[in-house]
This record gives sequence, C-alpha cells and structure tokens, in this order.
Amino acid sequence: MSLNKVQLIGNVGKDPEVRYLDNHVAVATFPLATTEKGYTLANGTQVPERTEWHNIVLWRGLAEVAEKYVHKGDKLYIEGKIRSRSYDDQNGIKRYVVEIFGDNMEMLSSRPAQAGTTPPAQPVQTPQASPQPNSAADDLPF
Amino acid sequence: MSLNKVQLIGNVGKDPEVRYLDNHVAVATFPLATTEKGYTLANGTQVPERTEWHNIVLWRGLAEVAEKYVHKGDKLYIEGKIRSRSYDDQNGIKRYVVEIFGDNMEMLSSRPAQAGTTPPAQPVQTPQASPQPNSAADDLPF
Amino acid sequence: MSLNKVQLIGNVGKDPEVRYLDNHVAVATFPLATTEKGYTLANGTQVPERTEWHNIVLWRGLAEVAEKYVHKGDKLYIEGKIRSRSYDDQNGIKRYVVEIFGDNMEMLSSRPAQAGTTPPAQPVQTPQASPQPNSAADDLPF
Amino acid sequence: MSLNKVQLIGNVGKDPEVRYLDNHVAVATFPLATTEKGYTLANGTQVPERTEWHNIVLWRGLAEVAEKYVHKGDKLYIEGKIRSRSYDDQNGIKRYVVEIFGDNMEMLSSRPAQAGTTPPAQPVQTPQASPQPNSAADDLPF
DNA sequence: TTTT
DNA sequence: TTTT
Repeated sequence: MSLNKVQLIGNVGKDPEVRYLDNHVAVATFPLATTEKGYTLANGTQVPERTEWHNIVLWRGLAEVAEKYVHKGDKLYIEGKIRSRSYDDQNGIKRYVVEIFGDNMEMLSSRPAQAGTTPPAQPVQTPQASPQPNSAADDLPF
Repeated sequence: MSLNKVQLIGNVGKDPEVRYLDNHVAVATFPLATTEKGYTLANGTQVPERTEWHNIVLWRGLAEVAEKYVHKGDKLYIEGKIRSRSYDDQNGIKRYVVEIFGDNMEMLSSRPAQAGTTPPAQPVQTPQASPQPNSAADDLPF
Repeated sequence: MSLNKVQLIGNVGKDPEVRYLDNHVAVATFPLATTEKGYTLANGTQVPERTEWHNIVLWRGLAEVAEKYVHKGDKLYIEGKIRSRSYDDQNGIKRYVVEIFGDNMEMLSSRPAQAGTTPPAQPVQTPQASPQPNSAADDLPF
Repeated sequence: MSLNKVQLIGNVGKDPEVRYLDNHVAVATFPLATTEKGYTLANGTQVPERTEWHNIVLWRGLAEVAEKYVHKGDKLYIEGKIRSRSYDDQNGIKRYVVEIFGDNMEMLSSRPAQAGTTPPAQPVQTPQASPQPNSAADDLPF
C-alpha cells in the first residue's frame, strides 16, 4: 500500500567510493547533481539556476558495476528509493542524512571501456531483496 | 539535461499546516509515511518493517486543495522533486532538511466530503495546458 | 541506455483472466482504466472526461496474486513497461496490440480478504528476468 | 484518482514531423526506440535483444523545441501519458494506434547547436509556475 | 470494461 | 506522526 520511488538524471560529482562488507557485499556511494535551469518570472524576478546534490547508495551487483564503470562527470539515470539515516557527528550532535538507495541505473554517457573490462549488460538492476542496514528515520526535525 | 522526480504513495501523518506568504501564495506542509513490509532472508534473518517519513511541501493551488481535503491518515499519491534546505537551529547549529516539493497529488482515500465543501477536480496539478485533439480509446481488441 | 517505464493508477475493468503455460508459469490479463477529468478551457470550450483503457499483463507471482486478490472495480497501482505485439485477426488482417507488462503492483482498494485466503505481502514484485513470449514491435503504422 | 504516466529514455528513429494547426498550435511526431538487452536464462535459453518503438506526440512549446533541436539518432528522455486513437485505414479497416503524449523532454545527446539557434532552456516542460524560496543544497555532510 |  |  506504499510507494517510495525516486528517478534522477544527473552528473556524478566524484568517483564512487566502494567498500565491501564482511559478507563480501559491495556498497558504493557517490554524489549526483541534478540542475534546474534558471528562469525569469512574469514580474521580472530572476530565479537562478539551482543544483541539488543527491547521496547515491548502491548495493551488490550495482555497486560493482559502479566501481568499474562510473566516474566523476558521468551522466547517469538512477532509480531507487529515499532512505533517511541518523548518525552522531564528531561533536556528538545527531545528524540526519537522506540517501537514495538505487535499484536501477543507466549509464547515459558513452565512454570508451577501460582496458580489461567489458561493458555492463543494461539495464543493470538489483535482484529482489536489498539489504537493510542499521538506519533510523524517526525524529526528523520537521 | 537533468531529472529530479519523486513519486510516493503513503499515509498522511498529520493534518497539513498551511500558511500564506505576503503575496497570498499558499504553502502547505505535512509528513507522509511510506512503509516497506518486513520479510525474512534466505538465511532466516528477519528484516523488520520500515517506515520512511517524507516532508511534503505544496504550493499555491495544491496547497489550497491540501488545506481543504487532506487529513491525517489519508492515503495520497504525491509526485514532485527533492529539495534540500539548511537552517540554523536554536543552538546555532546548521541543520539540513530534505523536502519533497509536490507538483501533482492524487487523493487515494475516498472520504465523505466535509459539509460546505465540494470535491476537488482530479488530478489536481500545477496548472498546465494540454490540448485534447479528436481521439478514441474505445473498442480495443483485448 | 534505455528506459521504458509506465506507472498507472486506475480501476480494474474485469476480473483477471489467468492461464498457466506448459511450464506452469501463470499469466494474468485484465483491463485497467485511467480517467482524466474534464475541464473548461479559457475560451469556454468544454473538454470532456476521457478514459484510457490499458491492457495489463502480469507474470508468475504477480499473476498469482492477481488471480487471488484483484477484482473488477479495484483500484490498483501498476508499474511496468510498454510492449507491442502483433497478431492476425480472424480475417487475416494484421493487428497490433499494446500491452503493459507489469512488474510491480500495489492494491489501493482495501477490501475484506476472501475466506480461505491470506493477504499478500506488499509490494509484490517480479524477481528479475521476466519471460519474453513471441511478440513483434516492428512495422508499426506510424 | 488516476495516474497515467510514461517515462522513456531512447533514441529518435526519424527527424520529427511538425505541423501547425489552424490555431497555430505546433504538433510534433516522431518514433522513439527503447531497447532491452538480450540475456541468457538459467536453462540456457537465449532471450534476444528487443526494440520497442514508441509513437511520440508533442504539443506547443515542446513541439517547437523538437522541431529545432531533436534529430534522428538523438537520445531523449520523454515523460508523458499513453493515449489510444483509432482511424480508418485506406481499406476502410479500423486501426488503433497508441501514442505517447509527452509533457516533459530532456535532450540527453549534447550536440553542437545549429547555426542561428540558441540552446533550449532545460528541462523543457509545458509551462508551470513553481516558486523557489530561499534554500540551500550545498555542503551536504556526505 | 472501471471509477468519480 | 500514518497505515496494514
């Protein structure tokens, strides 16, 4: 009875950081920028261009694809869901992050493949159940 | 060159708060919950149900519709985009909020209308012109 | 490098027809109606309400869920992709049908469960690769 | 109470055909191909690549943008709705066509602009007003 | 053939 | 803070 879906087309802000959990599950994270063009209102007000940064998190096969094929500057389509998570920062202050857990990705920049790699079958998609790490979505300051 | 789209079906956590800006523009805010059902992994691990809370922000006509027709507990479809915003909290600490700016809403609970109101034309959407030429969708051979 | 995604919220026109292929794979088909409300243009022209009928096709687990829980009149969310298919009608004339192959479904009507059934875990979603029956999408008269 | 949404990323099959109605409204039509990669099933069956052709129809401003900037071979994101239409063919046989009425388009190929034209503001969308309050999306702690 |  |  619920839907939580995000679709983004944007540019990768940094090369993905990939780590492997104890169970050898890969997790990739990287920022993705979407940009709205600026425009002028009827009354002459200039609304400037605006860039939104999204924290992308990929798991398993998608993370491995990202490790091999995704680079800073690439244009990507990402489909997934919104997840909130809290953590305590270095000053013991509780912080909230919103992340996009991607379950489908399309590479929209066509780059020459790196030596020793083969191009990914697309669409690359996570098989069914995605892992659910410790996270919290309560107490949002809203 | 960019897409920032969110689609949610969930339940309204609180009656909308509606305020009017100096230019008489209405802004409505309310929390919306999406819930993923829990499940059991192949290895027997129980993944519990998980609720995500989304900060919905509606403008103008959509805000006015929300003021009249949206109530705590209602099931809604919301389409919009992700927007981040920062503010300084009461301790001068910079905080970030992620909000969903809705530009399309569908009311999925059919409630009896309140006395003195009329049901909204649906879909309620930020105004758009879309011409409707002669066309037919009947008698499909299916 | 490609995306083909459809999202529908509408009403089921008929109880699903479910058949089982030789390999015991279930396939369910039913029509789903989406309706745009009519409205009046600035120049006074009345644009009438318009109903679009979609041919929904579900496979495997989703088809089995549809067989048990989906009924005429129900409101559904369906996510999937567009597929065209051709066939020769009884007069040997080549006909084209467009179908929506659903891979995600949400039941938006909450009906009392039928005796002897248990509610489906939701969201019900097809696990990865969906079967690709004989179909053709070429030579469209466009 | 209804949603009819399609999202496509694909390649333009032919340069758009643009015509102008009596009221000077522009209408552009062109085919767009989405392609699913082939794959091999667990039992060894080869599922071949499959291309789906979509009949895109754009109106007004979007049609004018397509006339200027969209060409055969371009990669596009198109968002819109499914519309069915019937007509009688040259043999008096009733035919049905399914079209995608686009209301949002993103050009994903970056081509050098043609002489005498300026690049389109993007996203190009059927006009909408959406207020932009003070907000910040930088310095996210990620 | 649905629904509001 | 919702809902099943």
